[in-house]
Amino acid sequence: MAKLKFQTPTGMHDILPEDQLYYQKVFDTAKKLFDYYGYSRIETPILESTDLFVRSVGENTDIVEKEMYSFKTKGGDMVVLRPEGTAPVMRAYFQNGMVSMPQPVKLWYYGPFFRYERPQAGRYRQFHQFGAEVIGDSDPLFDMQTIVILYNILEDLKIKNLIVRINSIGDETCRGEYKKALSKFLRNKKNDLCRDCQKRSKTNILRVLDCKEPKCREIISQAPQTMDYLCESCKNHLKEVLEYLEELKIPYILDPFLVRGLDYYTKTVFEVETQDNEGGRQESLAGGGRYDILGKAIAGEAVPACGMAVGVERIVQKMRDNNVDVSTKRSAEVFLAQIGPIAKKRGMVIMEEFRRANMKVAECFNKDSLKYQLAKANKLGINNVVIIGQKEAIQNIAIIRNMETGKQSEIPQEDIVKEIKKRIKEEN
RNA sequence: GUGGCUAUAGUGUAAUGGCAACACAGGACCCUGUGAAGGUCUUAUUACGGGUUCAAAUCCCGUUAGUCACCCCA
Repeated sequence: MAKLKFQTPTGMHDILPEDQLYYQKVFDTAKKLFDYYGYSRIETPILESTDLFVRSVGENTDIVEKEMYSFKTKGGDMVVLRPEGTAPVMRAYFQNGMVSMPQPVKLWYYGPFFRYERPQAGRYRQFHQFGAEVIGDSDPLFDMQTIVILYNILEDLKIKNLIVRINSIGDETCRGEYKKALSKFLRNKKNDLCRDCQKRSKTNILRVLDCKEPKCREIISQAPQTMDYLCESCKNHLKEVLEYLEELKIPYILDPFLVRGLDYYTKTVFEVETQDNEGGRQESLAGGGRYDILGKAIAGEAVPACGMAVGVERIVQKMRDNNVDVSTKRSAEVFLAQIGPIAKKRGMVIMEEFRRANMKVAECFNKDSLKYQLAKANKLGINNVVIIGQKEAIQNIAIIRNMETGKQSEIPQEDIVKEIKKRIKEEN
């Protein structure tokens, strides 16, 4: 390949016309389901104040520590390319006075997000997520509903072998108890933990549970479980969510070691993955949970809320693996061929007439050779071709050529749309 | 941040250290108002920089980029 001076930055990609089919399908499917469940779409800026994420996602999380595109504006403000969607939506909720709307407020979003990481399969620096947030209600019904919507969207997109991994990490009070217990448990085992976990046990102890190092895994398997430390209300909350899931026959596994990389979660946390037999690649396609303390971090006001987010690139990858049909292309019904400048002008006018009749037209106005234009029509598999040359333009007539039979007939220009419509109808 | 692998036309692929080849796509023409065919031509300093060698796409080193995995996540 010839050396190109410019290309996309690391981990970022052009979404080409053939890719758009997949992205469009994901968007449309999500929109359809969110509409059905009464969620309204919201768009927040790509840039947000750096502090919004530091305060909400958490200082000692990977996202904030090493994955944010953060910079200073000319005015001296610290801003970031948003790394996730929940905090901005919550910010918008407060900023736009949604507190005084009927609760809960159900919102969904779709857009690009940015994390500075080493790219790999299904993992990019600019990627797309769609997600939903239910703000202002603590009912476990909504924990369940976000999972159900998520599940339904993925199923509609023909993603197979879906499984929900779910856990509860407690609320402000009982999580504290648990952290203490875990800390106590790990205290005399510190030297056996990996280096990362030694650091984590100081800064963000829950994340030790998430470690994949075998020696850490072994220790963790003996560790106290969040489940045993849940307070009464958290326990009931989890129980209800699980009951709902069973009722709706959503396959799930209760994973006592599931914790998430963001600090704002409380109670329910979950991830959705597919269990594909080959390769063993098991990325989570989506994740979410309840975040009753996020409001306090953002606006000083506790508002119960929960939500979920889905990685579009990962979905698209799965759709490709599964050969999901995404062709929505509406092929042109008629080809407009012209020869000469006068005919070209007439062609433009006729194209508009077709558009008003809601018929799709293919053309090659940039080529003057009729030979080329017919070859193009042939390649596109279009049977009806309207030909207008110098002579026809002047006489106000047009030739209609049937590509299959090769038969041609002349008709007045004002009848073109009508005649083509008639022919297409006869063909079907 | 750590490690593995890769880099040849627009795309996909060939080439025991010895002439850079093929398919598709694109463009031009044979053929300036009529498509399925055929033919001719065209589209590459083998990512970049250095080294070994009579000779490098091929071996070695470096750079860059891509890719996969770890970490973490969507």
